[in-house]
Amino acid sequence: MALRHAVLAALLDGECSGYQLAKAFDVGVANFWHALPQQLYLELAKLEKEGLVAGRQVIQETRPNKRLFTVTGAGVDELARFAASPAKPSFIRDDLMVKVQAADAAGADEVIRQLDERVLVADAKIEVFGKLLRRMRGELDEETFLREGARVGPYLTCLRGREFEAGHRAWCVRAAAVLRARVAAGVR
Amino acid sequence: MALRHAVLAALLDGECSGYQLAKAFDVGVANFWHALPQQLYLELAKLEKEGLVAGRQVIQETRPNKRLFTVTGAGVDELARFAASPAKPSFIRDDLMVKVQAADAAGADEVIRQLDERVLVADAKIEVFGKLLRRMRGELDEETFLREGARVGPYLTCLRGREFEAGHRAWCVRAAAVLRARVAAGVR
DNA sequence: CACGCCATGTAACATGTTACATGATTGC
DNA sequence: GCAATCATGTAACATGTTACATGGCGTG
Repeated sequence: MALRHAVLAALLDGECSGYQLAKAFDVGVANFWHALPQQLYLELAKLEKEGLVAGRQVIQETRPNKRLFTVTGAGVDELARFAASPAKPSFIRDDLMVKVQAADAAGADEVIRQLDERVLVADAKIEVFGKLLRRMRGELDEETFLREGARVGPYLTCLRGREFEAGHRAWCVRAAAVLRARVAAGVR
Repeated sequence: MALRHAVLAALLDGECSGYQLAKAFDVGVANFWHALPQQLYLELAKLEKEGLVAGRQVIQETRPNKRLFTVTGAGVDELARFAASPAKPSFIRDDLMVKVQAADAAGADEVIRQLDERVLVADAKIEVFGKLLRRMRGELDEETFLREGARVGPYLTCLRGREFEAGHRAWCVRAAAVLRARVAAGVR
């Protein structure tokens, strides 16, 4: 039972639909959680049945109707309970890192290509996070916003997301360079 | 089918038992994958049936017998196929980040405490990774090892693991400071 | 004498992923 | 005209987690 809390936390940002949530969770909600649309629709249905979120139908003319969800009082209580419970350790799960681990034995060329590609993905994400951060803090500079702004939670997680991508990017560049040098030197 | 590749990649480091593997995957195999012992025993059994790893029994006197596994030729081929296939995007899954995201609404005090705690965990991990790196490169300095050493894969992933922990540590410190300042100022 | 480490597994349950199902609108 | 976006769901399948089961040895 962990996705439920990620959903509740994401919904604190403001009323949104399953579809919009799915977008956020696809990017990774500032890179700290990931889920597919199907899972979210299911989880929202459960949360609604338990009274932790409330949905209201919005009829649209040019697009399909949608349902917007808000966290209820009971939902906030549940989040508070969760916040006070012991946290599970974080973990990364990264195909590309598995490939680097195996690169010596499993062929470096393809891995190098994928590392190069990953750098571009990281660049794109870093820009997205940068924009999100600017939008959240509005007119204020970062220090002021963190002192006085409303809801710093999403800002802090987004900061971490950006730093994670920057770190990952730097590592990809380095790993690719190392592997390339070894291929060139014929190290085996 | 992704754990299988993580297991194969980990086994390249040298023959080891399910129990030893479990230790590695508990720390996180240099923080890029995580799995419980039960899953590993199951996966090893499957891999053996498919001929991707070979196990040999080692009878011990003072301890329970164990089975040591090695990657077979077919296993290396499978890794090569995997390395050439498109990689899934990496993702973090972190309870603590969910809590920070919700901290504004769900009570900051407990979250601050857990951030402080997490800093200590990070310190411990950073030290472990540092020791692993030193052991892997032996006498050589890092540059030389990365140019000429055998098997740089594990070294590179371990580097990333250490940097990840360092980044996470820094973020925890910052997030805790921000939340503390707001609690002190009574921002709500 | 109790606790933790070594060592391996099975079974039941909870989660997460893939495939299927539908259908209008907007932009290229 | 074709693809992408908006929008929601169900069903089947694959993975991951928790609980159970066993048992000797070493250390405080």
